[in-house]
This record gives sequence, C-alpha cells and structure tokens, in this order.
Amino acid sequence: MTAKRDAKREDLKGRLIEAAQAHIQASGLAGLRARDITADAGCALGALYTAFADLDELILHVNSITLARLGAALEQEAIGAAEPRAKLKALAKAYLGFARDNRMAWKALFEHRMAPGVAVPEWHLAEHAVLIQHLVEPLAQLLPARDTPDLLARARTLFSAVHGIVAISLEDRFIGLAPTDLESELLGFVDTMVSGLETERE
Amino acid sequence: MTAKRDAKREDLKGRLIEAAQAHIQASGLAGLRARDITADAGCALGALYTAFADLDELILHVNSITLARLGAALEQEAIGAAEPRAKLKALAKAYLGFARDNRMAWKALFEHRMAPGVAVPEWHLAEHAVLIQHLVEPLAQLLPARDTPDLLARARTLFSAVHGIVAISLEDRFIGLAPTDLESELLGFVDTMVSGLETERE
DNA sequence: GAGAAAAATGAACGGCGTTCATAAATTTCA
DNA sequence: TGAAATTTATGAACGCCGTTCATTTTTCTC
Repeated sequence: MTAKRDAKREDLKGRLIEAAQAHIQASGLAGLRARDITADAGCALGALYTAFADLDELILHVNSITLARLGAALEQEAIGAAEPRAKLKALAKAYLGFARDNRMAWKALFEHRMAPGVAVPEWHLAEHAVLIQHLVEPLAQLLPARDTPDLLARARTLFSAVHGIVAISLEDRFIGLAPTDLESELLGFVDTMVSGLETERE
Repeated sequence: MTAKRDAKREDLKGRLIEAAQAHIQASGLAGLRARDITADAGCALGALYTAFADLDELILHVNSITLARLGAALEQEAIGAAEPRAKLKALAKAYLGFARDNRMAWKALFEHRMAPGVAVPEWHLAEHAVLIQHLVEPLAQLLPARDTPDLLARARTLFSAVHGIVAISLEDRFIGLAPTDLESELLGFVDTMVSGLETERE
C-alpha cells in the first residue's frame, strides 16, 4: 500500500503548480523563482525537484492549465453564433478578452522557452490545438471547396494573425500611433479578413 | 585633447556590439553571456560596464542595428511595385525573408525584455517605426477615404498580423498541421486581406 | 616629465537553478 | 507490532550568472 506516498506527492505537485501560477499572475514568467515558489507551497527548496524534473517542467504544467482555461473560454463562443463571420469575430473577441484578463499567464504561453537543445514535449504541443480547432468549422463554411489540410493551414494562419495583433498591441512596442481601441481594431480586422475570404469563394 | 580616449571608447563599444551580435546570431539572446562577449571583444569583464550601463543597453544597440538592416531590406521593396497589392505582398515576402535569413537577430527584436520596472528608451521604440512606415502608403491607396491616424492604426494591425504569422510558423508551436509552405501561405493571407480591404472602399 | 584624472582590470559579491549528503518518514515483513 | 529497508524531504553547498569596486594602468594636463 503506497497510497499515502502517492497522495502526498500529488498534493505537493498541486501546491507547487498553484504557487507557480500565482507568482506568474503576479509578476510574470521572468520573476519566477524556485525559492519563492517552494516557500509559498510550504516545502523545502529541494522538494521541487522531487516533484518535477526542473522549473521548465513545472511551467509547462502551469501553461497546460492556462491552455485548458483558454480552451474553455473559446468553447463558449464556438457553440454560440452559427454564421461564420459572427463566430470568428466572437472567437477573436474572446481571445482578446482572455489575454487581457489573464495577461501574465497568457504571455507565459508564448514567452516560455525550453533549455537549449530540449524540445517541448509532444503532449504539451498537442494542447495548443485548442487555439485553432474552433476556427476550422467557420472557415470550412466560408471556403467549401478546400480540403482539410488546407483548412487547417488557413486556421493556423488566421490564429497567428489574430494572436500577433493582440500580442503587439498589449505590449505596446510602437509609439506615435493613435490610441485606437484594440477591440474594434481587432474585430475590424476579422471583418476585413472574412470579406476577403468571401471573394475567394467564387 | 581627449581624442585618444574618445576613440578608444568608441572602438570598445563597437567591438562589444559586434561580439554581442555574433553571439546572438550563433546562439540567440538566451545564450548571451557578458563573459563570452568581453572575451571575444578582447577586453576585461568590467570594461563592458564602462561602455554600457548593463547588458540590456548593449542588446538595445544590437537591436538598433538589426532594425536598420531590416529597414533597408523593406525600403528596397517599397520603392519597387506601384500597385498596393503587389507592394504589400513584396513587403511581406521581404519581412519573411529577413526573418529567415537573420532568425536569431530578428527573434531578439521581440524576445528581449528590459528589467522589471524600466521602460524601453524612447529613441529605441521610435526605431520600430520602420516596420510599419512603408505600409501606410499602399493602405492609403486602398482606402482613400481614411484619415492618417486611422491608416496608421491599420498599418500597425496589418504588420502585427504578418508578424504573428511569421513568428508562430518559424517557432513551430503547433503540431499535426500540413507541412504547408510558409511563403505561399503568407502571400495568400496578404492577398485575402487586400481583397477584403477593396470591398471596404465602396 | 611629474602630478592629476580617467579608464581598465579581474577578484569578489549576491542571487540564481540545481544537486547531494543527511535526516525524516514511510513501507515491508517477521 | 517493531525493527530493518526503502523512499522522500531537507537545506547547505555548488557552479554559473550579471554586476561592482578597490586597485592598477593608461591618458591627459601644464
């Protein structure tokens, strides 16, 4: 009977993930410290390395949870509107809303880098699929002639474009621009994009 | 006569920037080490801090040079085609080409973060303008009714979208997608976008 | 060319992720 | 149940990092 051992290990993992999540939300990936996390989780510094291989693996688990929450937020919109244009706009708006409301956790999804030479594990890469899966169906409606691989490529491209707009606006790297409203700019972009896709259908 | 002193200082700065640039090209921002840079530049560790306030300031100078090179590459395309559609596609292609050919230096432009609480100096923020300035003129042709602030916002949005597509594709964060050709996908995106903008003109 | 001013040097500092000898807790089995 | 065996937790210690600073070396002034 090793139940007690397993329960304690799972409990420790959970506390570490929660503490790491709190620290990322508060001060971002760059401010994450193994000593802070273990102090908040109520364990010794070395205990982190009995639960996870290193800090990167712990961050991957935090990012998994963030992706799951983001996936749930997008799912809400995907079951709403039936029109492709309305659905794509709702998804873009939900993506922006999530990025705004969970800024640091959302940034961690894209800022985190593994140690040089080690690849992101496939189980985690696969979780990123939630970001594009809801785009395929409305795109298929807009472009009925395309096959699935083509639609997947379009979906990734559209996601990347929306992500780029949100990411660059939220970290204001450019100056001298009108303080335009990001949401209306983003929805305008999706509108333009859908109009362009409609001209391709013919 | 302080000419010799000034000349040596400028020479030191130049060697440090060059060494930092070489290290970024070879192993990226994450692998940058003050000890490596100073060894390559042929000076003592402490000398770096007589030339620059800290590593961040040195990185900013490397990024300035990268932005100037990128600006020159885009300039080439901007003076080419007269048609807005052709010009925007040429600019997108040039941006992708630069990112591919100077992967690490290009990534450093967007991955670098200042220390918490310190802002990117305005002189460096202003240099990012080269990324969007060439987009305004073709957009103005496509949307003659819009005023300048509106066009600047559109230009930033379009750049962000193109950047997002290039960035996410070059760091392959998604799996299970068709190994589509990035360049044709990007040019297809610009085509769709221009078609959408043309429908807005009326 | 001697004294003043500035700059280069690299050992030392504090902080980081990670490791490891040791201590504590848990499981095994008579 | 209790003592030996095994697993887990501990935090001081390690190696590496950016940065500083007392000291040496170079440059400037007159």
